[in-house]
Amino acid sequence: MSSTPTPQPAPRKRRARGSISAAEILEGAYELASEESLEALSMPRLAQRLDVGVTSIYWYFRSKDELLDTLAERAMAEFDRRIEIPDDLPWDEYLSSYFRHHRRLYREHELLCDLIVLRSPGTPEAIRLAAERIDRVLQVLVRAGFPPEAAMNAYATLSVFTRGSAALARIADDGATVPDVPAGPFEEAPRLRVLSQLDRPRPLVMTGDEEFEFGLETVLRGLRAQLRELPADEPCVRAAREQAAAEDAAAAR
Amino acid sequence: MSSTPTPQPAPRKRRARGSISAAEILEGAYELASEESLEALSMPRLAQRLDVGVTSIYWYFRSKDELLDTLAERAMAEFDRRIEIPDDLPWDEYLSSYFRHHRRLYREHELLCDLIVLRSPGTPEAIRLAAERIDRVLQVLVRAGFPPEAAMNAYATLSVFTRGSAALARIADDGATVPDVPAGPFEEAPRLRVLSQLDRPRPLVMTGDEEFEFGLETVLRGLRAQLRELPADEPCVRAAREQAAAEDAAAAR
DNA sequence: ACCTGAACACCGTTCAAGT
DNA sequence: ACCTGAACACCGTTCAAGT
Repeated sequence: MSSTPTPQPAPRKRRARGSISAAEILEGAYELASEESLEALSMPRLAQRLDVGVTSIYWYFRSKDELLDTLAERAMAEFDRRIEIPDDLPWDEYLSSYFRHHRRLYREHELLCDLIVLRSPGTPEAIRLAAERIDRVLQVLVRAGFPPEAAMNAYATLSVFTRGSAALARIADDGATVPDVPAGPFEEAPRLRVLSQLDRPRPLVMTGDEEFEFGLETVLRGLRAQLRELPADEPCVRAAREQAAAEDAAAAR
Repeated sequence: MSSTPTPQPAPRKRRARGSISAAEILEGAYELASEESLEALSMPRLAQRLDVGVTSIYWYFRSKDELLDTLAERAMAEFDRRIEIPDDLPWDEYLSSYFRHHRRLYREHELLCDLIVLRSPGTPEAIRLAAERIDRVLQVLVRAGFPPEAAMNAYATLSVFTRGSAALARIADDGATVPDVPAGPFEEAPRLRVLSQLDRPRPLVMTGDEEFEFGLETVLRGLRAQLRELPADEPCVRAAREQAAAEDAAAAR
């Protein structure tokens, strides 16, 4: 009966010296987070999964935050890999395709959203990746005639809208039930004159597909108007028009 | 020397029966959070501040989440109190004034932002407040000629943009330093053709004032275009035009 | 009916070892 | 150089009392 002196949770055996690596930890962390959630990723649970002492992780990453930063960098690279927009679209179709893709990715891969949108970009490498991706889009806009500042503002508008939509959606479904704006006529709140006329109740977060499409189209409409109104002696505008003329000439030949 | 048998952290005296109230707890929580931050608000620290046993709080609120929901309701009411937009502005100026106010409030009162934007609305009362506020704006849009669905989508676009901007800004300054997109010509990344031409480096979060103003104006531009294009036999459009004609006639008299 | 401390199961992180 | 458990200071929450 009393032959086994250690009925404790099994005192794990010591691992060999080179038996863990930063890459392995990262891999395990990413898997754990994508199987469950980023919230469920804790140092003890990660250690358990890797069959390693908790403190061993701290030899490779100074803190959990550093680990998450590196994880976010990974996510950023995967994100980049998945976003491939044909380069020859007109600027407005290019933009809507680009940001629609963003949104789809964020909705389908909650982990990517949590790492990229819900955390500020940490490592220099992640920043570099983001900057290069953004610049590629800006080049399309500049080629279409937008001055650099306007192109940057246009990108910012759609980026904040898209990331905002994704972030608010994530925050909302942490709180399980999305409350609806009450629709239809009812007595308790007779003041909802317009909301009660809607064809269907709208979740208060307002991050649905219809809202996103409407917003995207509205911003593009506004950008088209702005592009038309640019003075013709803007260097970018001139360059873009000369470019277009040259292409027309080439096509005519 | 050994006369005091309890050098412990002072075993607080038992409080009288009616000596705490839900309101008092809420007040203390709000103060603690606004003096430090929502993150700093923990049940033990709150109890300490109120000079109450930690567990006593649980008699009034089933959980911390429930307490935060009630706190958010409070924040919502204060938010409403502070937003007062003159009702007689043209619809587009009304909208820009309304959402500019929102943004200002969120930036100045980080606690309000954390409670309202970074948490989904919890209590029915908070939802009611939000719905009534939204409906008032929708009425302005409908009066201007937007059909209810379009008015709702217009609101959603600007709301997501504004809340998104505030939320992303909050998330970013949790991570202390906002990294800049490198600007100016430099060798390591010769591919940043447009970003390097900007007059100044832009933080990657893109939640600055200039970006917000640009986005707001762009959306309004898009909405104006959409309003112009509405078919003249839309009931809302007809109603709005008849209304305008009546006002003109009244003014002419 | 209201207030309480002790205790539980979790965190992230540090320290002082072991090999 | 790498891996480790014990320990610390925090959480939110529950339980079994006290008055």
